Amino acid sequence: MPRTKEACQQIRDESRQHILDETAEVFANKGLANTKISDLAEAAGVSQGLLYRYFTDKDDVFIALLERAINGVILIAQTSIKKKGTPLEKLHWLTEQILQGMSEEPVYFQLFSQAMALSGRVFETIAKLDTVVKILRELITEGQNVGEIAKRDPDQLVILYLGCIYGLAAGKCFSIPWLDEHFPVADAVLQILKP
Amino acid sequence: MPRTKEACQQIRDESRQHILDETAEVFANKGLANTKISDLAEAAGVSQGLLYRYFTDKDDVFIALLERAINGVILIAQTSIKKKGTPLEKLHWLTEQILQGMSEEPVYFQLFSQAMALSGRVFETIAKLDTVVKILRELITEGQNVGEIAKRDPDQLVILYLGCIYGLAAGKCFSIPWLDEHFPVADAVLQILKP
Amino acid sequence: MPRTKEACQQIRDESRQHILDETAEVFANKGLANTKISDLAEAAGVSQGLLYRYFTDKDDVFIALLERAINGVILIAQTSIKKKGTPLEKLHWLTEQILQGMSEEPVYFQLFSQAMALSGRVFETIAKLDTVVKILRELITEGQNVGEIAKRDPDQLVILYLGCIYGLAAGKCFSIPWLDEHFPVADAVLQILKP
Amino acid sequence: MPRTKEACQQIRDESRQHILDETAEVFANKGLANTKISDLAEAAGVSQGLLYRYFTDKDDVFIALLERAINGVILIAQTSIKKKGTPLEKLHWLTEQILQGMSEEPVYFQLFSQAMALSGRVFETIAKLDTVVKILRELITEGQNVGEIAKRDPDQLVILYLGCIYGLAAGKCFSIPWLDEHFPVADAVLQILKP
DNA sequence: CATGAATGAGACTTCATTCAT
DNA sequence: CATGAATGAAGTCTCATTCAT
Repeated sequence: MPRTKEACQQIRDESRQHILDETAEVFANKGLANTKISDLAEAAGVSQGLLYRYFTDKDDVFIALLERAINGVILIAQTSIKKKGTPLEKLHWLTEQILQGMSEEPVYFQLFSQAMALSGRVFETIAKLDTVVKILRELITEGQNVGEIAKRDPDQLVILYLGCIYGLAAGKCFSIPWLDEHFPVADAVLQILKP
Repeated sequence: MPRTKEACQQIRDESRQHILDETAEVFANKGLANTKISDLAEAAGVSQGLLYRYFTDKDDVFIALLERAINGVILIAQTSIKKKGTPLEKLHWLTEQILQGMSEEPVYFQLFSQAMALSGRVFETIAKLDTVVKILRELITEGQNVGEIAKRDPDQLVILYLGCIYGLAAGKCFSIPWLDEHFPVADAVLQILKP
Repeated sequence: MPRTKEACQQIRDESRQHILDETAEVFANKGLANTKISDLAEAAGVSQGLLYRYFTDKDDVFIALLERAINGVILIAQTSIKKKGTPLEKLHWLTEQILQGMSEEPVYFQLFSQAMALSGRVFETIAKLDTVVKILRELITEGQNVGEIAKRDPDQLVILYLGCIYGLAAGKCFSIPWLDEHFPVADAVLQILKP
Repeated sequence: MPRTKEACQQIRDESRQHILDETAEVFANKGLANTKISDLAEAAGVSQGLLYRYFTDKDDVFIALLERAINGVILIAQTSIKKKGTPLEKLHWLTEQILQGMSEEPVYFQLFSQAMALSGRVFETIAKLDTVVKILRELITEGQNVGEIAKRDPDQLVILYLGCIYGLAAGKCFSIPWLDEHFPVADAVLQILKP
């Protein structure tokens, strides 16, 4: 007797998630270009052929992973604005979460640094970060209104903030010995926004 | 009369430099992995075979380019400490030079973002940035002594500063429409070091 | 009460016939080589796995279909000789039947044109057309005896006749716009045999 | 010292022609679908990689070959109308040439029978046969005017004639033992056009 | 020194076939 | 009997690298 439709779908969903789970680290370690389909298959413990039932190609796996990472950041940003406190306090919480994520699960943050190796579809994917940009710009503007944040062009501050975060994440990719023990804390990063 | 050894060597050097000149932009645009030897040869206006007389392989070209970029930054750093003024003023000049370089010749800064796609030789190459790290650490410590700079762990500040710079350079790789007109100025970046 | 052996066998036969029914058009449209097992399964509305209970592989389905087509032609040929009239009249009826079949159900005739893409088993399959060849040769010889048909080598006439029929069937595979409205009638084809 | 541009181009041209020369028979024997790139490379005595410098893929090789075959037929047709004699005599010469070609170099004629296995580009390729169709229609019409050819729809006669030719060519693909010794002559084929 | 035709290893991708459910 | 997820062999294709000229 054949499986039910639902059982099938569940198997498919689980397989897909499983592949993504096991695959993220490979990309983070070897880089997008140096990762072979066979590496992914091996890491996920499935045949190469099966990968193609779930993803159209290598980039497709990577993008799915990138979206996971982006969704994580979006979630943090959206949660931050619901927190109690001043805009700067919200930004502080946001920054802490991100830095903590970088330490505890650097893999997903490292994916961002590989993104530019994507051929063309990158842009539409990272475009999703717009949500985060908007939230940051809003928090910064509010912070400026209450005098917590420097009265500079808010967009410039957003760029500076995100550039800083991105650069720190990228640092995790080059295994620099003394990096971890001197890794910046939220307070230090937020200095960038201070008046 | 045959060419002298020196003349020969000079021709070689010029050819090599020429290849590097024409090649940087290709890497910056297409990325290390998506650049083919044939792309490089075409851009440099030479045959594929000839490339191999000057470089051992694709990575070798890239690394030579990366070293150029690194040497540029080292030069700026070394010059900065000879400038007159307080440590913070020196850092200001340094930062201005770098931001200006990013705007005027972003290509070389974009190469940094591709570096992690290198298989293994990266580390020894970026290790050369140690010189810059040392200079930064020194300027920061001096700045702290005269009270211009926050009394934090100097290494943390170095990481923060370099992360920020790296992140801004990387931003240039994703062609984000509103990036250029809101690109941070030196003052804003240096805020990160303020007490 | 369990099903009887016969009932079981009947269900099997019906399933098999059903698969063949739904499958012929796929082969005719996409060609033997460009048709995937999954195409066949989908067209028949069954799972891929089930196909293997009824056929050993893709070629097996195709050959079964080809035999259907061949049996159809054989039946027409055998019926023709029982018709009343002169040999040429019988050939006329035969030809009419075939041309009509080509128009009404071109699919099966198109299969012939794909047959040569089969690896090796083709020959034993098309060998079954021998029956038709024999009947044609006989009718032609008889026709020659009564002076209705040209006194040429009968085998040459058989080849010519079958080549003509085959070529017309093949024409249906390339969807040529003006083909259908100028498609030859039996009289025109039979001209080939006239004295 | 490098080769001159012309020498290079000549090498390229010769290589391409050489590959086509050696490759036709493989396609004719094994069929389009059953021919592997490695078969082609081996037959031509070149590496697989080199094939891709001259052709985009397997179909591209096949199409180039098909065009050769088509050009051959077009040439015969164009030559025929310049011959002296009545329209039917011209058609006789044309038919003789084709039948002779089928016997002496069946390979190219067999390619036609494989053409339908092409995915989509077939149509534009065989569309080139239009030239031949036009010439045939003209000769037939002229023949009708002088009473040499049956007063039927000329297009129907063209279809019949080409179908017949195609069918005979296809027959060469199935190695039928008694085919060659009973192969039709031009007179027999032209019977189809007789009044 | 300079060229680009030629190679071949190694990646990618497809799909007939099997098998646990 | 029926399913479709999973496999893996076999083919396609790319591109760094070599080499005759």
